Amino acid sequence: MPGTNLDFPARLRAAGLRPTRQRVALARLLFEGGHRHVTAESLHVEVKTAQMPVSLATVYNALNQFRDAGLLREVVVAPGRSYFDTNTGHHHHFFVEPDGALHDFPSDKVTIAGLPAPPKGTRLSRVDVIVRVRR
Amino acid sequence: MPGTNLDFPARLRAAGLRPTRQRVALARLLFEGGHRHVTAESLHVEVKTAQMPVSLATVYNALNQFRDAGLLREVVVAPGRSYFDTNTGHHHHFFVEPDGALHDFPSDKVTIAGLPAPPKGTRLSRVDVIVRVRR
DNA sequence: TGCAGTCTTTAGAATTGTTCTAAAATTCTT
DNA sequence: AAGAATTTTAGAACAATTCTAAAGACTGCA
Ligand SMILES: [Mn+2]
Ligand SMILES: [Mn+2]
Ligand SMILES: [Zn+2]
Ligand SMILES: [Zn+2]
Repeated sequence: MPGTNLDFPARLRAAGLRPTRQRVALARLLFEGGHRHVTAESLHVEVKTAQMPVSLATVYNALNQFRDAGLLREVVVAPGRSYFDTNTGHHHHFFVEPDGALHDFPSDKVTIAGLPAPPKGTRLSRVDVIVRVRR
Repeated sequence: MPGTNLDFPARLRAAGLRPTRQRVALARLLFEGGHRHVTAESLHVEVKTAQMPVSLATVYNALNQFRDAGLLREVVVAPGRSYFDTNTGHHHHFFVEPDGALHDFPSDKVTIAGLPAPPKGTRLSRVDVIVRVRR
């Protein structure tokens, strides 16, 4: 992660969030390695395993706040479960159907041509491409 | 709907489903007009309004069975709610963010080039393009 | 047409993922 | 360190969906 700020308290402050013990622990898990796709439940298990117990409500709060602050993006691929993505740049996803695994792929090689104009009175917000694959 | 079979009992039988009173009523609502996007809840309200009460559990059962039989396809656009689509042909969607409205657009004018190969050991299943727009 | 066998429907309970509540704990400012 | 504001937390509440098991409906075959 070249150019990534590893001073998590500072990054949280910059995002308008108090660098609490819990938020710093979660930010470390989320942002100090490569890009990740997590669910609230998977991150909660992880933070417990790392001997840093954080309540499930706090995990949900933090994920929603991080998303609202632009630190994460939410990816909707399966009904009834939200994935949060530490990669906030332009990219798309492979979704492996039975397991629920998500893989990034860069959007810069992908060209989408011929998209119709947005319905009247609306502005484009984002184009999501989900390539569903099965084993 | 040219070429569409309006004999719902026959269509259900062809799909391997007994043409019960409830399934026929739901199929009529779903398939006798143009293409539609429904949720279990919205279809349940509709069938109640049409004076043919069907339990919510049956609406869920029927939507899942119709999907498994290829009569419907499930579209995942928002966390925590499933949309079912009577258009099972190749097409993509506009999703209007605050209201949750879905609009089809044909995929034949849209070209997606440069998609990477599926991850090792997987086969392509479907490519979903969701164009998110806001007012 | 009558039955038996199988499948379906249903109400309500259960489950799952997520949000809310309000009291206790922490963080920030001075 | 004190006071004010924010955050955390356990548990309750909620929303969408699935499950349970008993009652009802459909079908094939007499
Ligand atoms: Mn959310
Ligand atoms: Mn389902
Ligand atoms: Zn991603
Ligand atoms: Zn559609």
